[in-house]
Amino acid sequence: MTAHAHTPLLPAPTLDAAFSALRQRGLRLSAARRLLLEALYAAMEPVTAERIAAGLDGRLPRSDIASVYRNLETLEELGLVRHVHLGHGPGLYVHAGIALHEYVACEGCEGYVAVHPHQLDGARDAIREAFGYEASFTHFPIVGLCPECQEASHVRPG
Amino acid sequence: MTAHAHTPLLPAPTLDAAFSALRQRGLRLSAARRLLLEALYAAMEPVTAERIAAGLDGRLPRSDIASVYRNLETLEELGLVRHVHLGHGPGLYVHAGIALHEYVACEGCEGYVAVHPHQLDGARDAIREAFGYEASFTHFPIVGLCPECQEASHVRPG
DNA sequence: TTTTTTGCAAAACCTTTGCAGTTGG
DNA sequence: CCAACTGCAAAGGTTTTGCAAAAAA
Repeated sequence: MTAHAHTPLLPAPTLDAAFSALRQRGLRLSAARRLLLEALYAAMEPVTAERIAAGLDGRLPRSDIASVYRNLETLEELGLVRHVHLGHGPGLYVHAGIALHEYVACEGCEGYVAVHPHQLDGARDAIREAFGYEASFTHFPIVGLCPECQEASHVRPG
Repeated sequence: MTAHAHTPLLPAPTLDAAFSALRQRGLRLSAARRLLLEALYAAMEPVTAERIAAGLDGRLPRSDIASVYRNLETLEELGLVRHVHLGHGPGLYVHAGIALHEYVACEGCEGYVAVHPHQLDGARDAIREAFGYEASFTHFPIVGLCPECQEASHVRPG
């Protein structure tokens, strides 16, 4: 890990803003870092470190998984990247640009939905009122069964 | 893993019921299994496989971690045991006796609350109405900040 | 040139699997 | 006795760490 303070910056909505954020901290804009950020900013969905290291289907030169994890950690400390755990598998990484998402994941299939936080405010309110907890579904999702998997479990009841 | 069908039985509220459930399946009530079940039924809280293998603070003879995981898996297939993932650490195991719990975990401290499912029905309703997902917090909890950690983050805002 | 970053190797952590020997019914 | 269970060792999957070589500023 790089030894830096980790006050998160404001979300950097554009790649250039992300690049400046790096430089402001005295961090270097290496090729690997630039490509990683470009790929994450272009990505439609959360991706594993493994897939990034493998080159994101040819969009990046492949690099070492340890470097990828180190870069993701550094970028996460800067507030440029987040990760989410959608079940038992490896963590999934997303850029922390303009739209913060929360997640609702299905335990039956590998499906999930990424939603705008206010769509979960009803659930959040219910939890706050019942327990005083302030729930957040950005890092660990709400887990349940999607409509399709509910159907499937009706056919063959569990 | 032992090669058995895994239709879960009804929850076994007592140790003896759990023991019978084992025998009905042609599984053996080995010393390790009996002690594991006794300890889980007596335990106040979810425990790691590691702690079980280490003897649950002297209440069990210590045994091999692989056997513990195999037994927990077997017992889980029978519906006698469950496990929950309260954060990044190892899974935590509980007996599946009379009271099914759901969990609300804090990301700030290691705290959590175990609650009766109907206490989360408000949140569940909100989620069902918004997304059609049927949420369950028995295996993966609701994650957020407990009241104390909210206070702490106000003092030193993040 | 100086400090950061990279790749490689190894380890750490949690969990599963293979196998030979032991135990329960 | 025979099938199930155990311990040990090893491996699998994910993530972290140490270190010397390479690259950025």
